[in-house]
Amino acid sequence: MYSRELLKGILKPIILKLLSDNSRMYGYEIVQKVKELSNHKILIKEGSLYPALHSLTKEGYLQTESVMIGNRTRKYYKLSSSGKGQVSPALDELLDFAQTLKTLFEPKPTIA
Amino acid sequence: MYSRELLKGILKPIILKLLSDNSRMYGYEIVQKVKELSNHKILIKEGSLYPALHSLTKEGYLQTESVMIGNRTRKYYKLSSSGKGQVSPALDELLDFAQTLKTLFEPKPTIA
DNA sequence: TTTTGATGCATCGTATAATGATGTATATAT
DNA sequence: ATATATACATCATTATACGATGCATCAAAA
Repeated sequence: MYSRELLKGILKPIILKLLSDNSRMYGYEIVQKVKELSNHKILIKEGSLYPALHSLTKEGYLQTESVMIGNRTRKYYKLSSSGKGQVSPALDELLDFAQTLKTLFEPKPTIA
Repeated sequence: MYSRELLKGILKPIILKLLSDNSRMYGYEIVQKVKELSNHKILIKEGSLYPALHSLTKEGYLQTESVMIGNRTRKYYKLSSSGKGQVSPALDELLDFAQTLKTLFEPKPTIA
């Protein structure tokens, strides 16, 4: 797990990225997927995820559909058409940010 | 400039990194250096920097020395011995985080 | 058969840290 | 004169991830 504050600002982009690679996903699935993709280094908490999903939905980027699985409700999320437009800039920014971090924190080569 | 929240959690590590590569730096110099190293993408604000420097000093990671430059005071910061111990883990975490971000946001190869 | 753990959604108060606004002051270039 | 760069500082505001909590179903283990 990374220090708490590092994760600020990456949750919504992560959601958008996952939903751009998968036609639809539900909350619990997103948590598991991020855990898997990050080698258990990013563990999204429910208290973070659901507010973020609701917020993205309210902003119009996501659409939902509820499906009954047995006796349980499962709520799927997918990108709306406006959400699809948002994805690319958000992902570009994150990739750029990652590269900047790498550059900044690159070990300074010691002059042999 | 990156979206505001992205920068959370990277300021103190940036300071530690700069002070591990440079024996001593002052506040204004740090702002300029980060701007330069990040291609003007990370613009540290004074309202962020000085509290961070004070906090690191209070925590014992930094030591200060004030120098008069003409009629102006310049306050230099450098790593304390305990600060030097903090540097490596902090930088490792950031590099690892950057790599995780890259992996997560890597464009999914489209099957040709 | 009961109970634990995984699945699954949700809300809300708390904590944290970067920022904007503001203040003070010197030096330099226009 | 005036704007811009240099240089430090404080503090209220803001954004967002998290912890705690709650409810409910289902499978597997004890």
